Amino acid sequence: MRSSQVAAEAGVNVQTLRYYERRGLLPEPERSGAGYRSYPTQAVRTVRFVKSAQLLGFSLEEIEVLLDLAAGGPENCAAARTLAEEKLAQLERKIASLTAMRDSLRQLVATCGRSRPRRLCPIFDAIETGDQDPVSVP
Amino acid sequence: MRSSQVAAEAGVNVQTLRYYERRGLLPEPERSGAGYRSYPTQAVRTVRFVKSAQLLGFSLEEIEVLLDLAAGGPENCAAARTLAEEKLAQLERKIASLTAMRDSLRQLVATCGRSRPRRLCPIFDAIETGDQDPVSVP
DNA sequence: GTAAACCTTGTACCTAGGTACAGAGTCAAG
DNA sequence: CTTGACTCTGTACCTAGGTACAAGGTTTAC
Repeated sequence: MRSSQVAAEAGVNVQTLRYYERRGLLPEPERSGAGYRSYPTQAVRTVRFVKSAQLLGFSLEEIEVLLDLAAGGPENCAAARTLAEEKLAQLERKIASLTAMRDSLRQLVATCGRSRPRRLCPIFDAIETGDQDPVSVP
Repeated sequence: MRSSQVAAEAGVNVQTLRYYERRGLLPEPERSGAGYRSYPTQAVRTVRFVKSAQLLGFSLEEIEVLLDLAAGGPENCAAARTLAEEKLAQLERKIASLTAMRDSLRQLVATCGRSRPRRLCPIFDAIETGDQDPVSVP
């Protein structure tokens, strides 16, 4: 596949592919005789995954790790397991926070017939993210 | 509370408070005689909430909406309900994607004793985020 | 009563993650 | 055999979300 095709199917623009390549998120693709990039179809999935993971609050640096894990992680099993477990814990924390936020919005939906000060939406109680990762917020 | 105290307790720096104030995320606080900002203790929770929500992939614009919902949302019940339900759906999608990612990492942990190409981590199947919100990725 | 440690404003700068442009080569269709 | 639609590289620019000055006023501690 050529770059514009991958870009179109993944919903990004061509420069983004080059950018991801530079960043190491996308492996350097084969080249045609004239030097044109020729991507495997998997590239589309990879790019889509990157975009989705961003929406979930992962930075490109973190996504690189996830992509690595997708390929089985480090050769060494213990290392792979440790890394996976770390990311797993991060995911659990995110899921817990989002779930708490969801429950709080459900309460709002259930009580929105009341006057505003009497509605319930304890969304501040959802802040137990405690995502104490090396990476801090943008 | 004075700005440096709020900033310290919320783990951000003072300029960030001013920035949030300009953006409308933080209500303009009272001022002392000399013009010093004097924050209610709630401000700390608000800032912490903003930071956590960012880690979960929400933009400041979206967080403004969430903060509004926390206060009960629009006066009109139907409007409050609609907005809450929209955000609720967005949360459900995020939770579903994260859950799928989590399950896939669990598989990796379970199979990481195998040689790398035989390990399982179908994390690409977790990309059903489809967060088709007005806001696209940064 | 003066130095240190705060606060104010305005404005300039920084990083992450792109996005656009210029100048040049390639290739399929007519 | 040229026109239009691609591709390449390098470099410059843009937006979101901060972060850091500078120049000045205030408060507290000694």
